Amino acid sequence: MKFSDFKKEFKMSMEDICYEIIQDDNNSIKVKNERVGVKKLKTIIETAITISNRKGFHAMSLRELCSECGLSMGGLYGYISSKDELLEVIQDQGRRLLLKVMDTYGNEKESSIDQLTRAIYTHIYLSELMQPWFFFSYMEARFFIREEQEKSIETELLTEQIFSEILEMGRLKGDFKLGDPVLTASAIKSMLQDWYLKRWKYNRRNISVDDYAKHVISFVMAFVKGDC
Amino acid sequence: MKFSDFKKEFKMSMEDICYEIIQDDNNSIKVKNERVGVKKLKTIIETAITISNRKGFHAMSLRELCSECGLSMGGLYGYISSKDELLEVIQDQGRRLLLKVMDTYGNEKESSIDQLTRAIYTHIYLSELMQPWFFFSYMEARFFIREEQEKSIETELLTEQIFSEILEMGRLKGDFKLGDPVLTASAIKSMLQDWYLKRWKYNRRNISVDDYAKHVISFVMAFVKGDC
DNA sequence: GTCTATACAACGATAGAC
DNA sequence: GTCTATCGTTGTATAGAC
Repeated sequence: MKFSDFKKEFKMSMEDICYEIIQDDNNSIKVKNERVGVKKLKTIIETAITISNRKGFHAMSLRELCSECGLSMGGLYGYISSKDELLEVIQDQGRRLLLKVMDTYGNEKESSIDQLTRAIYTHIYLSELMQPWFFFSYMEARFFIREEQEKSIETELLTEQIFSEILEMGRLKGDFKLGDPVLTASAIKSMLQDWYLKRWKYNRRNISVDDYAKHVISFVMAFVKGDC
Repeated sequence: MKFSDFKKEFKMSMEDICYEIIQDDNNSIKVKNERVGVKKLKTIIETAITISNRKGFHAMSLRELCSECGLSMGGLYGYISSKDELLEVIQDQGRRLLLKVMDTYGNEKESSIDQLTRAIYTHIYLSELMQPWFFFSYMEARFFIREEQEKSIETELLTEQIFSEILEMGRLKGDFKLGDPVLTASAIKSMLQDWYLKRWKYNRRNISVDDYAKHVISFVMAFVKGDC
């Protein structure tokens, strides 16, 4: 699996998701004209993530967001009913995209090693394409209201579970030798997260997404193939 | 090395550091009476870290900090001259403590494997004892002013360098088989960081600091001993 | 050294014109 | 659907009494 191939298959555009969100009646978006609404909502979400990742969601004022979006305060409130709802919309949009892609990738007929390799590649490639959202979601999670926080924890544990299931299955089939699948899945996850959390470090060192993926895989494989 | 032993040797109390800070003329602390000042400053720092870790440094109002410290706004400003300086004091205090302990632990006469093992234990044990500060420092770093941010990056890279030097030395001596020492050090660091960043997860699963340390070590050893 | 009272800026949110 | 103008609240910071 190459990143360039993955990128091509990653066709789910943000526009589609924004269209879904505008149609959805669970939020309080007043603007229903799709031609203008979808484009603006996309801008609002992307700009909000960019500013938040620089100075934090709480420190980002809505005035600043408006001026960077070319919108007035009143105009913004046609899309959201409060700053808290903006956060919900950001999370909702990212989660929808994430789950769609995760549904696509998965193949239970593969060998344990191939399954593990594919899962690692998929996660790293996905977090590369959605890096700003992954970063936002990780760093802002502790400020979420209870409901959003629980959704966030759920998503975190779901990802980890994918790995622990592959590891557990591999151990039962005798392909892997490892002690604790849950601790191992957790260790893998921490390495995957480093890729989207410490972007400055890897950029500075000119490490590509494929360099990183290969290293994580060789690291993990050494452990699951050995007998420790 | 056991955690209980480490804890006993970790005698450097926060009081000593607070005493140093109050004496230091680089900050603008007005209160110079040590009997009352040291105790209050310690409370301010600890409370500020606690609140910040819950809701973020920026979202913590000084009013809230004051009321939890049993201090008035005017009283607080005897210890700091601005909210930004409070952040500097928190960082300064943690870094002083960190560097003191890191100086103590280190033994160049050990074998490569023992050195690596000791470095991992030291880092995990240290982050266990200073968990609130480590968490604060990691999560708030992007909001720091330029100067503090550079200090923070420096400390991050210093820790990583300790590992990459041990790995490089081990490779030269033929003890370790690994490709890229820097990428490997980075992977190790991400696992170490998970311990103080995802405390809720490990608490929930009843994983002790020693369980975690042992698992990281077995993970790392499998990689450096193999030939990938 | 610590308090109360207050100044002043910036925030989120809304009303009403267009 | 978007604008300008404005409201009330909350934030950091300071002045002056004790």
